[in-house]
Amino acid sequence: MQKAAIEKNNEAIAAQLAPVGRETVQDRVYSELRRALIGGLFEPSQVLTIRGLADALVTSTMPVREALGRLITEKALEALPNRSVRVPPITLERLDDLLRARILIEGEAIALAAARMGPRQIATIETILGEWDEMRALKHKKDVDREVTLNQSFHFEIYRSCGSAVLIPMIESLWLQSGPCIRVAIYAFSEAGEVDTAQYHRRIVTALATQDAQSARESLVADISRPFTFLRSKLQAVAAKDQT
Amino acid sequence: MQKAAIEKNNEAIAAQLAPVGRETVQDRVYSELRRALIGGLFEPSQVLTIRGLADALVTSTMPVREALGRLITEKALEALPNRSVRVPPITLERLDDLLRARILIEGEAIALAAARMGPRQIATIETILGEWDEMRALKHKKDVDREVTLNQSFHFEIYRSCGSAVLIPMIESLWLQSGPCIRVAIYAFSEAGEVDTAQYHRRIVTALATQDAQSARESLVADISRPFTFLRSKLQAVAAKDQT
DNA sequence: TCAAAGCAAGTGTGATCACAAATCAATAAT
DNA sequence: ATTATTGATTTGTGATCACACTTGCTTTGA
Repeated sequence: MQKAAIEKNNEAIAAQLAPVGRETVQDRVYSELRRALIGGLFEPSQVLTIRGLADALVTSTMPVREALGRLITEKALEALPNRSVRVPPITLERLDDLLRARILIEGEAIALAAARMGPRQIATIETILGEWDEMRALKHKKDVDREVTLNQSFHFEIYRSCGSAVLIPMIESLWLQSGPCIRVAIYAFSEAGEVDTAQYHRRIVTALATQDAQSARESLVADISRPFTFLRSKLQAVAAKDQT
Repeated sequence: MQKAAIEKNNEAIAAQLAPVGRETVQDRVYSELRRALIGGLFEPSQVLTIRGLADALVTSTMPVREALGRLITEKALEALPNRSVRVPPITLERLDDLLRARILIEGEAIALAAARMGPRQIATIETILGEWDEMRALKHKKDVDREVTLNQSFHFEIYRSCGSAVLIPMIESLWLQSGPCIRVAIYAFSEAGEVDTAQYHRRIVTALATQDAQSARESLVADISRPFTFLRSKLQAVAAKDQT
């Protein structure tokens, strides 16, 4: 009887430590790679090796190969005929393709969210906006990582309110695919006298606060289009120079 | 020297057998499971075991677990907290969610395709339509599998013409997710005096042939909405009966 | 000097094993 | 008769090994 009590107690403790289903190593590796991809820590065309990543993440090859396989099916990575895997290179077509898909799907998501966001959710994204302002206030060091993270939080806090369990994973896949490109654009922004992202986000917030789905969609499109069009012109310039 | 010649010959033979990158077992298992899922061979809420599938497909557990992982990230399968995996159950919300996403994305894809399909592509889908008619002509046996396959070929031949490498994988993911539901609907159709699917497809073809994107989109929406609304009413009836 | 053959290191893939957690069955206790 | 406990089977996960293929470099031959 006492043994049972102890076990029961252990169960309770375990439940607190891991509320639902202990996190597996594979999942840890997977989200680690996801973060790296969305954050643009890998550059386009970079090839990844299973054993290399396994060493870097201090595990065996097993969880890594499974995580890579999952990322490949999401098109976040690309399987070459050599059976090696790399992060997809940037091309003009792919850039336009990605932007069009993001406008379509994220636009729909925010339109849905506009009708469903309560004061609670509005407050949350305003908080994120506030953190952004703080960061900009002490701009002595350009914390690109934090910038990316806050931007991601802002957008996904909105998308979470759209109430669609189907659209959200698709948006995540799109971010995974455009992550490496975006990072390049952000660096380019820094050099080319960047426009304040916060003002775009503010327009989105006011649109959402007034439940104006149409305006929210347009503001969002303007926001996510910026780095794409920027990168696009840059790529075209490079292409033109190559041709001479 | 002769050894080299023999090797060269072997290479030539191998090249004919596998033009580019030998197909791996994992890929075979993956596409096998995909076909089964889209075809609705698994029923909603059914749980799948790695060793069970490995036995059924006559391989080790290795390729199966990798394929399952990939299908889980596509939301074609669901990972339970028990760490077991099942095909997602049907709910009213999920049904509406899936249909909305399919209308959004497949609608966009066909609108894009309308401007890009040449006589060659039109001829291809008309051929598929012809095969459908043949099948219906000798309707002595209801070949649901063939019906599903032809329907899939028809739609994806169109989507392939949209020219978007981003949208197509998303559509595949959506078909993967709605596959199990659709099969249920098709069976229900068979019992409830089915409407001819071919007439919906014919409207789509004429719209595409005249490059009428708007009409093509509307016809497509009508086509893919049918099984969903049918299943929806059926589910509601069941829910109402459960409540009494 | 240069090209081709050969070798060696590295890589992905599949199979197998070890282990922990979960599931189920049967037994025991109330 | 019903519930709780124990034990056995099954299952997912991670590690390791074996093998085939690729890649890059060295060495050999012209």
